[in-house]
Amino acid sequence: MPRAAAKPGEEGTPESVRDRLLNTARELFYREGARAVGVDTVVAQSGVAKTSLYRWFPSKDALIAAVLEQEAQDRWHGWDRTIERSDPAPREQLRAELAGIARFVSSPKYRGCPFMNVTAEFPDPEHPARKIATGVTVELRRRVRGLVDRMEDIRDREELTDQLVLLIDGAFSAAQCLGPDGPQKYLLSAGDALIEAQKR
Amino acid sequence: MPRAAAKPGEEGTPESVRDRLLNTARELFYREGARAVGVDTVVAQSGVAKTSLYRWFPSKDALIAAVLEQEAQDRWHGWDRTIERSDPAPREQLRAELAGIARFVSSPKYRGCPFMNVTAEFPDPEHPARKIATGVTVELRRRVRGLVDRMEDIRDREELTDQLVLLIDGAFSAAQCLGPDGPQKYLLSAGDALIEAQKR
DNA sequence: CTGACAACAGACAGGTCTGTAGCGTTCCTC
DNA sequence: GAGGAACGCTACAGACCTGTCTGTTGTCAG
Repeated sequence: MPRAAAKPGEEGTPESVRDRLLNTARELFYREGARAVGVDTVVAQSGVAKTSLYRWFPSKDALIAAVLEQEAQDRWHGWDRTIERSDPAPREQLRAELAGIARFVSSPKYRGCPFMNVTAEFPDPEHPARKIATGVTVELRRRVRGLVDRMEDIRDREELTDQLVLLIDGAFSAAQCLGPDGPQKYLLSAGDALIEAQKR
Repeated sequence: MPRAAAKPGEEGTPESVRDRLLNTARELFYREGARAVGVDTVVAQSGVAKTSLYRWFPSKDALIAAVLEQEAQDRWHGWDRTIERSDPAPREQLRAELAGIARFVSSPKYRGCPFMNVTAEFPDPEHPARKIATGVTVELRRRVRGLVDRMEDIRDREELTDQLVLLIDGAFSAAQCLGPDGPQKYLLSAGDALIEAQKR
């Protein structure tokens, strides 16, 4: 009989096996789709026993959610770094984010936004991974709004926010089909035009 | 042994069973995802024998592709109708399309763009359904470009086209997560702003 | 040394999925 | 009324998928 699993949340527990699973799953789920990849494949690619997977994650769905959680952390970490490195003016920070997103989705390995992909793969809004994906979408809107709020002389801040969100989500999704030469080339210029149009 | 299937392309063949399969599959695939729905479910919901499914479609993948093909026809049919009903000026036609898309994605039954969903579900670009989805994306860009080409005094037509495509794809994808109150509310105003900014 | 724990390997139970086969029925056409 | 096409029903093969169980090995604390 397998011993009781160590609580994965605890401090000081070795993380190597769990991390290997998480990283392998992340790569596989992203490249081939979470639904298309079986746990056996994750286990084999990780070089880990299946019992270990189920010690660290109660189910495959939980593993998918954990992967997405990691993905979310990375996205916001990247966002924050972009903010830190850029000019403190909110408009410049927004421009830096747009430029970063355009570069990100133009990578040849880009296979779509992980959160949108999960949303397409799991229609049930109660799926744990879906909740994380929705959270990221809401948080993106909130962060754009935060930048817009700090700009001066904007006529309608809600409108500008949503217009920019349209552009950003468009870049994330269009790049998957149209590749590195997709419309994301003009993400930054479009953002500039929208901001300019909202100046009073 | 089942008899040789009647060629589905031929004129005059009865279409009721095939259509029932196609319509049921379309609804199910859209609502729950093509990958999540098994052929048994399609067959049961259609009130049709499984043998009939495989008489009309050589495989499930072919059924998915046929569903998407139908979806594509409907999309372009709607596009054309919008054009016909609107003012002949290209800018007004474009505005009518944007308004139509915003309304379309705000429906409570909206579950994302079928083509984007399939793209997320089937990473393999060689999948027959994927090819249709990619075709629709390319065709959308082509049609927007066609309208932009007919407008006057546009500085950079390629740039404006791609900027508008970003907005449109953003509306299609953002509405899935954010619902009827999503940023698509401002799709039309954003389009206007981008066009205005490209006027020389 | 011993007990607790993490990890390994591999088998397997139980379900689902795609696609095929067999056989009988209906319906249309000649 | 005879033949053939389309259809329905049921069963099934074979693959795959999730999750569990058995049993073994290595490690470290007390």
